[in-house]
Amino acid sequence: MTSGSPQLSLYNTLTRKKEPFVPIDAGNVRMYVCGPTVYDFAHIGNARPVIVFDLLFRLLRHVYGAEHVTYVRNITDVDDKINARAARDFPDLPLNEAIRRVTEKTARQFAADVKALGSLEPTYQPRATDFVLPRPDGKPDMVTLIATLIERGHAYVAGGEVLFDVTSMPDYGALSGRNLEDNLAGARIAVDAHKKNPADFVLWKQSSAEEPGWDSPWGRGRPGWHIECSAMSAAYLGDVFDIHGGGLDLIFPHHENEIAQSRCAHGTHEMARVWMHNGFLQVEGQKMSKSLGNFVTINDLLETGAMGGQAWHGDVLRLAMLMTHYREPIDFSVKRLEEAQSKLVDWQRAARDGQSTEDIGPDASVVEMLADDLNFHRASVALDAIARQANREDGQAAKQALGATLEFLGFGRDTLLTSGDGWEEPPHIAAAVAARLAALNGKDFAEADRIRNELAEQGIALMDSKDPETGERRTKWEVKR
RNA sequence: GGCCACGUGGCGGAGUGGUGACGCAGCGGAUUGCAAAUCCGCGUACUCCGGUUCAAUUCCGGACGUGGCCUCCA
Repeated sequence: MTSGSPQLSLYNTLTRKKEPFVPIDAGNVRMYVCGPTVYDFAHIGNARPVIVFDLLFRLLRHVYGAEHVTYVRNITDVDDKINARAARDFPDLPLNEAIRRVTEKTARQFAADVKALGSLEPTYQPRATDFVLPRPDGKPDMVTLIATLIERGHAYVAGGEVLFDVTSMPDYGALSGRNLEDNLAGARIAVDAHKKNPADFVLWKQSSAEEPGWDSPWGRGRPGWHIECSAMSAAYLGDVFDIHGGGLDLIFPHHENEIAQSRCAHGTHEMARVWMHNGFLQVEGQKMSKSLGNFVTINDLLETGAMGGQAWHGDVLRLAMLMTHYREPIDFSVKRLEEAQSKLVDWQRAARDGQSTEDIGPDASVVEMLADDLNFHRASVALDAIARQANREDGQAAKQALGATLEFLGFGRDTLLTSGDGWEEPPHIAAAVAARLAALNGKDFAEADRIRNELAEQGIALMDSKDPETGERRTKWEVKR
């Protein structure tokens, strides 16, 4: 651990408590997060775990060193929804080709969306289809995992499927706080005749000739939903690792079943030490759904006026998401976006003209707040204090700290003040500003205002100030929001 | 029906057994050629009903409300 770094504490769904985080191996802290099923553009709800766990990834890298953290986020590219989408969108293509088109296009879009949201790439982003059959490199795969479960008496073949036998695991249901009796009592679980227990779930199912499939000891088929994460996490992180994350809705059945498969296959008493789940999101006070017409994709927000009549910078979406603690529900609204945008503009303004930031890490108080179960909101309070300091006359050090901290958090330093990263000031703006300064110094206010208005029409806002030392006039500009 | 979250001022949103964070918006002041930006200052709150306690927004119980899961939806 880097000297002076705070102790992390994280809320663990498994124990329903906030606990000090102690890595299994501080030289390789390992985290797995359930990634997208690539059948359609990711919606804003999908963005939440991406952003939340990216923040955690950054924090872990800061505390343990960037090279000592391994973050895996899978891509689910085998799924019946994908098959349906492929058949719909490419009816004239062979199914496999159509599926490939759908998954590649969607995965590409997801990568672009996630990047725009200021998220780092995970260390590994494995695809489920690469882990169905035994691999040349010997990494764990789904078929081998399933075979092991059968061998060990945790799974059985019935009705052409391979099913996990939940009664073979005494503490099945520990994560979600369910027991088998509760589940049995529920009348809504479909009772398939071939299941020994209604709660048994599919590890492998048969595919028809029209469906995608792989040849296995149990015939041509495809994996169940949960087994892919058991295989891919084991492949990159080992049988037991530190943190497993995802959305609240995945607790049951997905994560419960992952735990069952992994532990029973590996003979371990745990799969991951800490289980973290982000809360859900509503849009303008309502559940997001296609029928309500408030279904918003990340891409819609970034590129169209679907919400609030304007496109929003990815940094704004990121802040709007982080403004609320990750376990609390969020009402995603235009008002929230506006507030996030104005806050980000404030911070970026305050950080402007900070000198070189080499070797300056994030502000310690911000890190400390984040270390308390990712309390971003308290971190933002600390940022506000730094920004206030930066705006004072002797704020140079604070400007540097603020800029470095913004970058640490995944925000740009001036992305909202200019037109984005790597943006260069057009010469005509510099010329206009210089001409206006000349006019001002000659007390020709009419000309100065004319130039200011002209720039305003181009979407450039000016802000005048005076050098506190010399009294010399200065002018800053930024893109009007 | 079972399980699990949440309910704080106009809005966002932390936190705590006892001097009512913080931000946005609003108001007042400073500064400014005028603006903008910035700085300083100010207001309103803890869903309801019981209980524990010297003291509860904070602990316990209940009610009501909202949301989630139990249907391969983050």
